[in-house]
Amino acid sequence: MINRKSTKDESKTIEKYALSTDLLIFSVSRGEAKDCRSLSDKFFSILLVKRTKEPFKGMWCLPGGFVKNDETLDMAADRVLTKETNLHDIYKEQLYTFGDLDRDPRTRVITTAYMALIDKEKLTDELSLEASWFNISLNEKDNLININLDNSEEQIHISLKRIIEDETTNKYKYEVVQNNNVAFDHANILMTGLDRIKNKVRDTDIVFNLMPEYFTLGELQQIYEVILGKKLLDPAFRRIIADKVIKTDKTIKTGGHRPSAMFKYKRK
Amino acid sequence: MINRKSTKDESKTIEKYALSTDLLIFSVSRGEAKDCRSLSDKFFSILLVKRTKEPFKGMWCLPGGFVKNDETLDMAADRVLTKETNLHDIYKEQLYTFGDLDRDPRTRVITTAYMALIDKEKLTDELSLEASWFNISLNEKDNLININLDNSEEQIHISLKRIIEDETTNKYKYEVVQNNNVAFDHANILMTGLDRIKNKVRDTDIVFNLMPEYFTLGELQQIYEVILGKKLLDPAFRRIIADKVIKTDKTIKTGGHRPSAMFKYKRK
DNA sequence: CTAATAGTGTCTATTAGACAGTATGTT
DNA sequence: AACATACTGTCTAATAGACACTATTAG
Repeated sequence: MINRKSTKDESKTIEKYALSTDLLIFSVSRGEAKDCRSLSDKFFSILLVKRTKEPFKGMWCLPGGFVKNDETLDMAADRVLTKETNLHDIYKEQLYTFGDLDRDPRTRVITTAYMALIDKEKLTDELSLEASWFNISLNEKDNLININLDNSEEQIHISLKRIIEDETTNKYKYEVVQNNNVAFDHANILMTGLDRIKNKVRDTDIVFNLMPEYFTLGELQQIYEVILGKKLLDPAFRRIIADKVIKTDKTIKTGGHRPSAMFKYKRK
Repeated sequence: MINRKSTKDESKTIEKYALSTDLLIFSVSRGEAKDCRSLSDKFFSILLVKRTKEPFKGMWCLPGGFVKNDETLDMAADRVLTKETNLHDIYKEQLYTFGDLDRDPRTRVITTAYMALIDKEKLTDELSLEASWFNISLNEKDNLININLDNSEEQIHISLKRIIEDETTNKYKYEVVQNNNVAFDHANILMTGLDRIKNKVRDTDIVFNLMPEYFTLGELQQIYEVILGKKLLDPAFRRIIADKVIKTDKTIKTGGHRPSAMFKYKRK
């Protein structure tokens, strides 16, 4: 017999901790078109905030905030999301809770990270002064992940090693190899989110949260490609999404080529 | 311009909260064989603990405990897991963090739930007095979920309504319709875990954490069937798991039929 | 004409589902 | 022989990958 005590030992005084929520706010940025005939490049992008105080002053971090005592975690995440974007009814999901001992050098802070996806065209208000969109480019080779973040003024480079935690499932953790400009453990949180969305893109309709109401299949395919990090074949792509979209009457002429039909997301 | 303030307002005093971890410890129980020729029925089962104190005194809950100030969340989960099972190196994964305002009637407690899978045959020590394995039977029709938990002395019945939170992904929440014997929001946590494992069974090797070192394909198939809640066709099942297992020399005679080969999990 | 993207047809390879059948033990 | 499970062969249906082709616009 191993232990006869009650599972939760409620006799001792209970330690209390600061709780925060940090948000991975993802979107898609349109780059420059090479010439008038080309489609613009697309980038998967994330909203980061420049820290104005120590610790990590001047470095970039995820938008976040402490959980208030009249708020659920979801409500706290929504508050931060609305504060940063001034948008409501945005897709978000809880990502993971990070509770390492020294993730904040001041005091112990446990953070529940959320991931949100927005259509950047819905943004009407300017960003706050310290916030900025960074284009993400990601490549991985032999479990070494390189992330480049670019907001056209600054370039951040992060290297992470993917460490397999369990062989039966695809459970990883990440070891930061190089990171000079992302505060706290937020590089780790970012990578957790990038893996999550990559998996969800394959077997859910999550990408449509990044799309405007009307879009072309070419644009949609670009988003899939930029998140999955590989080219897709047109016929295969169109087969797969055929029953997820509705063709509309609208067409769009984007350059020196056949105009394309605009589609809408077909909700179930 | 929406808000120029720093994202984390660090000037105010920060609220602090009690943090706990609750564990879904899953395993497989062997039921009675109908006759000497049949294989024993298998049940997917979970370890619950009877509460000895108010609130919810006498009701069943998940094993859990408060996070200590020198522990990460993972460490706290491991501590609870070892306390309940006396086992080490058990598969576990973080499930979700529940932070509703009134989930504990005493004071606000945020809990990070973990899910662990064990091979019950590895258990050598007796359970603690208040702990007991409950066989799970689950059925769902028209988004109404019925869960029956049975430890051969008590039967617990839970009904939950599955509420679709988002159409693009398969994101649900659950509304408890009926629950007379599971404490706190643990019925909700249980259902979150059941959905998680069902999804993981399809596209990972997670089930092997429930298996002993040597097993027959019939037994393995039973586990898949009991978790997925449906019968599988033999040839299709064997095709899918063919490259996940290694055939060994061992065979086993379990009754009035052809003896079956024993297999091992083939790690990648 | 060319360049660029839009969009389709079709062949093939792979995978999933279904069912029938054989194998080998106990009672 | 009857039964229960172990295990295999094979047909078919559905899906994924690959490539070739046509369509339509601007310049």
